[in-house]
Parts: sequence; structure tokens; C-alpha cells
Amino acid sequence: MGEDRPLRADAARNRGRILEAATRQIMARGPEVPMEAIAEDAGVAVGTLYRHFPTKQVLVVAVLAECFGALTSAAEAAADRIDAGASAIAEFTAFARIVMEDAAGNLAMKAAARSLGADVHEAEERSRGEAAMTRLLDAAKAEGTVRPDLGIEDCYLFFITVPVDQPPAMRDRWFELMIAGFRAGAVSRSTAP
Amino acid sequence: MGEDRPLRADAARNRGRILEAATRQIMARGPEVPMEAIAEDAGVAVGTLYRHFPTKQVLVVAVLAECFGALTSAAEAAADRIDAGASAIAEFTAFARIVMEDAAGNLAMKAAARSLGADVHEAEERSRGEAAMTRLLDAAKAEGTVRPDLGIEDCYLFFITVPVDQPPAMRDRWFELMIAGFRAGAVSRSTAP
DNA sequence: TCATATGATGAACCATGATTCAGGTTATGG
DNA sequence: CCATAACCTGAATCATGGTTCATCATATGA
Repeated sequence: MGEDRPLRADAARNRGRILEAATRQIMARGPEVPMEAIAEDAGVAVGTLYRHFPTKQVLVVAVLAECFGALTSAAEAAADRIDAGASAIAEFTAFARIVMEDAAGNLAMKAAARSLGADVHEAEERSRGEAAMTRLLDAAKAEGTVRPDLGIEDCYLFFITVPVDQPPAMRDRWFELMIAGFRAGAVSRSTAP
Repeated sequence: MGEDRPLRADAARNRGRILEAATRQIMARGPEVPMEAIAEDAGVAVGTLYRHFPTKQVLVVAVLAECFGALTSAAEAAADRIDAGASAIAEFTAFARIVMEDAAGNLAMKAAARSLGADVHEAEERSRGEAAMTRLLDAAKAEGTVRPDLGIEDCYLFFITVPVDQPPAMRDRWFELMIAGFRAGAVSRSTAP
């Protein structure tokens, strides 16, 4: 089924350049950047883009996979630090901040945040990310510093609702409220009316 | 400067139809609905749309003003009920729910939520809304059921971050977390680590 | 070195959608 | 009942951007 025939040298080089250019352009200008712009950045003709990626969507998904991969690595690193004795709530919060900043500064992620539910990430990549986030959540719950009913869905909710095009001060405020909501009731219900 | 020359009968009728059609179409299909679609719905030719509204943006803004007006009325009604003795937190929460549902179900509001910061609402309409929300906030703060540092910005933040295209269950969950964040620390800091 | 499969090119094609305008209608005041 | 200013119509114009394909170039194995 698959063709493993090794790419011709120039083709391999172009493929790499295209992916780099696409990443650069999509992160900086968003998924709505014209294919022409990506082609120019890569130093090839549009036709070449289509030889390597049948549609624009495929290219965008490829770029997103890279971006999500980076976030997943950050989550894993945080979880590792917790295992090594770091404060779970501190690591959890720090990771959340990274997610927020990424969603706001990386136009690729910003778009992804808006359309999650679409077939954005491969099952494989996704499950790796979920595993890492689960480690973070479980550690924080064991520590008793977040609501015991938090789940992966809440993490997605966090990502999805980052106020991406608000000024930094506004985002910081949102972060505070959101984290407060994640912690609320962690120890007691004393704030209920 | 302004021209008060009364519109010709047919022109007035068309203007009305156009506004109705635009409201219907934009609320149902979003601001990206083609002008053609609005014209057809209104039973006029595109040219007529442009006679009454110089650009699409003007038409969209007009529709948004209507929508915001409706929300403002809801806020005022809630504030009135509080003045009449109703629970502030209950009214506040109920109003928040209305906002959420509107943002999710009305594609015009959904788009507005995404681009707030743009010149969406007239200063006049806006201040009326802010006045109503301030009444709600003040009452809830006086009651001691929300964080004492909540402000108008937080209300915008709420509106802006509604997870508009998630399934209802997800939105409800978000609502719970968000309201928890709004209340957190209202009475005590007992939930701090 | 050569044949040729693989790869590259970019103008052309197609679709969508905002906006315009030349020409045909009609409400309305006199 | 007219004259005519206001209106309306909708095909045409522009602009954007994804995708294709006939044509040309070259990497590579024999």
C-alpha cells in the first residue's frame, strides 16, 4: 500500500523547506496565509507544494501536529519534575501559563483553539498529550490543590477559551480567574452561599 | 448635515425588510453570509442593499447593535429584580447563563465575542450595557457572594471566552468552572494552598 | 553517458463574494 | 395626469485564493 520508494534528493530537500516555511508562515500569519506565500517562503512554486501535500488542510494539520508535540513535551517535563519532588500546583499552573501564551502568540495554535473538535490531531499524538496532562492533574489532585473532579476535558476547555486576541493584562486576569475556578473547592466548600 | 428628507414609501419598506433579513441571516449563518443571501431573503436586489447600507460592515454592525440591546435589556431586568429583593447571585448567574447561551446560539454574537476590541458597539449602547452590568456586580458584591474585585472587564472576559462551538455539556462545565472562579474568595481565602 | 521516471514550474482555471453602475421603474408633489 | 427625483435591478467588475495540468528539468540507475 504505502510507497517507501526513497524521495529523490531534491524532492526531500524541498519537502523539508516547505514544512519549515509552512510552520513559519502559519505560526506568524495564521492558517489563512495563502499557499503562494508559503511557496515563496520555501523558494518553490505552488505546484511543488501540491506535489508534497495534496491540500492545504493537510499542510496545516502537519504544522499543528508539530506545535502540539512541543506542548506535550512541556507537559511531560513538568510531570517529570513533579515526580522528582516539585510542587504539583506550581508545575500545573506554570504549564497552563505556557499553554495560554502559546495559544495567544502562535497563530497556528490560536486557530486550533478555535476549531478544536475538528480532526486536528492524530490519535497518537493526542493520546501522548492526554497522558502527560493526566499525570499533571492526578498529581495536583493528590496534593489536594485543585478540584478533585477536574478532567482532561477541563484542560481542553482551558486551551479553547484562552482570550487569544486580548491584551496581555486581560489575559493575565483571565488566567487568575480560571485558575481560581480550577482550585475552587479543592479543600472545602466554605465559599458557597 | 444629516438628511432628514423622509424616505419614499417603498424605500422605507425595503430598508425594514433588509434589516430584518440581515438580522435573520446573520444570526443564523454568521456575518460571513453573502450579501446575495441577505438580498434574496429580503426580496430585493443586491444593489438595493448598498443603497441603504454602504458596506457590509455597516449592516453587520447594525445587527450587532440590536443583539447587544437585547442583552442589555435582560441585564436591566435582572438588576431591577434584585432591587425588588431577589437574590443578587442568582440573578447574576442567570444573566451570565443567558449571555452564554446567546453567544453560543446566535452566530452574530458568536462572531462579536471573537472580535471584541473591534469597533463593534456604539458608545451609547455600550455605556447602557455597562451601567446595567455594574448594577448586577455591585449588588452581588454587596451580598458578598462574588469576589470583591470583579469588574466590567471580567464580564467582557466571560462573554469573550464562552466556548461557543463546543457541545452543551462542555459549555455547562465551563460555566460551572467560570462561575466558581467569579465566586472564589468571596467569603474567605480558605481554599488557598 | 543516457534514458526516463520523478520532480518542478507557474500560468490558467474555478469558485466565492464584495461592490459598482448603466439603464429601467415608480412614488410623489404640483 | 406629468415630470422627475428617488429608487431598484442585476449583470459586470474586481479581488482573493485554492487547485490543476501541460510542459520543461534533472536525479539516478544501468
